[in-house]
This record gives sequence, structure tokens and C-alpha cells, in this order.
Amino acid sequence: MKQAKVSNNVIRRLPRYLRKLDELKTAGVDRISSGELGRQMGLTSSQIRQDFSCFGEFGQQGYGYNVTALRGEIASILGTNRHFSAVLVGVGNIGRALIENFCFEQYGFHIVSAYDVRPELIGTDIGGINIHDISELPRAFERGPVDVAVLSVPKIMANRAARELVDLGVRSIWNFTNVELDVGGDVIVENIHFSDSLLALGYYLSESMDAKAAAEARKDK
Amino acid sequence: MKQAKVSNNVIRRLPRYLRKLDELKTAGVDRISSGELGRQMGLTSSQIRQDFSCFGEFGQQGYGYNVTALRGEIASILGTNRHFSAVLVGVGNIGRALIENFCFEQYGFHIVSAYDVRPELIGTDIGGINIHDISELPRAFERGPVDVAVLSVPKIMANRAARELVDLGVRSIWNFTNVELDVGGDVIVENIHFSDSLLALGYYLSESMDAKAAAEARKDK
DNA sequence: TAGATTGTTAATCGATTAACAATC
DNA sequence: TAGATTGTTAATCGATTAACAATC
Repeated sequence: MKQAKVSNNVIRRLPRYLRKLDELKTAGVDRISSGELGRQMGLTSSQIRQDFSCFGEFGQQGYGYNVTALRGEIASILGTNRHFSAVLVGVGNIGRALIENFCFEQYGFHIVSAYDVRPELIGTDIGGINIHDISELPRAFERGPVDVAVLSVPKIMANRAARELVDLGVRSIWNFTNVELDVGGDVIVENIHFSDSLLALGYYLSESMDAKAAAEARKDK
Repeated sequence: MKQAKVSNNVIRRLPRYLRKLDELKTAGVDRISSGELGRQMGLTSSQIRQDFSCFGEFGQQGYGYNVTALRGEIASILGTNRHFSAVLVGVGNIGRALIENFCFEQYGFHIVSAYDVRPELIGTDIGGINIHDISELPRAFERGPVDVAVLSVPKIMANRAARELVDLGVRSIWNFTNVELDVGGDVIVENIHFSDSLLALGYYLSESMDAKAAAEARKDK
């Protein structure tokens, strides 16, 4: 089943579909048309049908889509039924927040171990995960490939840690450091850049406040 | 100075430019051409010139761009020299991580106060920010408009809290709840969806592993 | 069967890239 | 001045939307 290269835009919409379908399932809806789904998500029905058609034929003419079945297809496309191994590097506030609150398993990921440099943390247990000294990192790779490294170290250490992980053979990095990592093209990097997001918000806020001020000025004239 | 509607893609690239220019400045570079900047960022020089031209003329023919000046222009476009007021709702791990480690001031944002429901937190101080009971939230709006609410409450409370904030007149929400908020179109919502990001990573990982497996299979044949 | 809705092909729209005159 | 590089216009490419035959 050869599949043409799927655009990034489509891939980024898949998690939203998954979320929406979960919501519909919870609400007891078991069937939905592309039209109704589009209305609820602010997309056109065309776009939704185009998106799904990248991966197969999940609907039925005259009926629409079965919510549960469609949910399963998308979950499977996203790899949630696989088992990805992960290590977490940097057990600061963010690292701890992820270990304690984020449901990795739900998405097919399993945190094997966590690493930090601070002596007071080594050997302790957070959310059932053992914290090791960073020097132990190579041992995580002895048992087999590591699919993801969750990187939540301070900015200053970001690229050094990333390079070490890449040298050890990590397949991908989920990057929380707010730093642009420069690693070889073979490693997948997925960024969560808080600062980029807040800066974008700053732009939208400025824009909206300027627009309002301009409207005020016009009215007063 | 009327400015045509700037596309989202452009806006999302601005923080990356800012980051890169800071890096160049630190490295002592004080002048750069669109060609060199493109090489370093993986963009075409055309795109870079097109992006900047949405906002004005920041370069000089035959010379390129002055790093410091350009950095200043972009920072100003993003509103970092403004003063946005913010409240933080939900002082869990993520909320605390943001208060303690994230440099809001650097981006023009100032956290005024934080709110939670847990009695043991009320009245305490985290990173210089006082934690109030959530019932005190309306008082934050008495002193003047609140530009941003950082929303980091548990999923189950997300929409209720969002609606209250909107009713109180908040201008925007920086949403960390992993929930799609349904608020009126008048409020700006900027999402940090960890789960969407990890699911996308799962897709890319699956894709790359399938590709490798397929290559193996071809070789073995 | 008639109505609804899919999957897909064609048309449109927008974003990226290329080209080049202007000019530092 | 000559070389370099901008800002902008035109060309290309890709993504979204519209249309419609197929069919449940």
C-alpha cells in the first residue's frame, strides 16, 4: 500500500481529528458526516475528505463516517498502537510535570528512565520512574534502540545533550529547551517552543489592540 | 502605514528570526545578507526578503541587514517592547514551571497574580508571585484589562475556567490544557498542545521506521 | 427507489520561489 | 566605478475549495 508523501499541514490536523472524535464518542455520537465534522471544527467538508483520502477510504457514501472506526484509523496512522521507548533528560519543573502528569502510554510512548545532573535527585523515584545520573545515559541504549529523548534541560546544555543523544543513536528528540537544535538530518526533532508561541501571541495581541485603537480614533474624528 | 494582512506562516517564522538574530548578535556578527541567513535557517533568500517586506524595508542594497537593527524591528513587530499584563490560572507542575523558569518579562509580559483551588497553596508565594484562591479572580480585572490568561488547569476544568475568564473580559488565553477551548471569536487563543506535538512525532517516527523496514525488505530480497 | 454523502477530479486560491531593475 | 544585494514583480508550486459521478 504505497502512500504519496502526506503534507505537514495534513499531519498536524490529525491530532485535532483524534481529539474531536474522542469527544464525539464520549458524547455518544456514533456517526458523523464530513459536513457536520467540518462545521464543528471550522474546516470545510472538502478538506476533511481530502485529508482522510491520503490514508484510505474510511467512510461510506450516503452515511458518513463511523466515529469509532474513524477514530481507530487515525489513532493507528499516528502510531498510538505502537510501542515507542523514551528516555527523559532533565528532571526540572518541566521534566517532572511531564513525568507526573502527561499520559505518555496513551499515545504509545513508554518512559524507560530519566536523567539529571543534580546529585540530590539521583536514585530517587518520580512518578514511578527512576532518576539516574546523566553519565549513565549510554546504558539506556544498551538494551535496544531509544525512539525518543524528551529533552528538558536548561538552554545552555541543550545542544550538548542533544549531540550526545544523537551520537548514542537516538531516533528522535522531543525538544522543550526553547533552543533550535542543530543535529544531523537523520534525527527527527519535534519542538515545543514556549517562547515562539508566546511571541506569536504577542503579535496577535498587538495587532488586535492596534486595530481597536484605530477604530476608536476613526469614531472620535 | 496600512499593512496588508500578514499570513500566519510569516508570523510563525518571526520568532525563529528573532532567535537566530540573537544568536548571531551573541556571536559578534553585525551584518548579514538574506542569502546567508537563509543558508543558516534552511529558508530561501527570497522567502526571507518577502517575509520582511510585509513590515517595511529593513535592509540596504549591496549590504544586507544590520543584525542589531533587524533584531529590533522584529522584536518590535512581535510586541516585546509593549507591556502585556497576565494572570496564571492553575499552579500545578506546568504552572509552577512557567512561573519559576519562563522569562515572561523578556517577551513583554508581566504576571500579575496566580490562582489555584488548593487551599494549601493559597497565600503562598512562588517565584515572587502570590497565589490567590480562584474565587478572587474577578479582582484581577478590577485594576484594568488583563491581556493574557495563562491556563494550566486540569483538563476537566479547562473549559469552565476559560469561560469564566472570557466573561471577565480577558483578551487572550495561552492554553496549556491540551483541550480545544470553545470561546467566542473575540478572544485570541494560543495553544500549546503537548499531545498534538507528541502524536505528530509518533507519525514521523512510524513513517521513518516503516521506510527503513521497507528498505531492509528490498535489500534482503 | 430517492436522498445523502462519499472519494476524486478540476478549479481556485495563496504561498513560495525565481528573476530583475533599482541602488547602496 | 563595479559588485553585491535589496525590494518587488512575475512565475511556479502546492494546498484548499468546489463540483460531481459513484454508490450506499
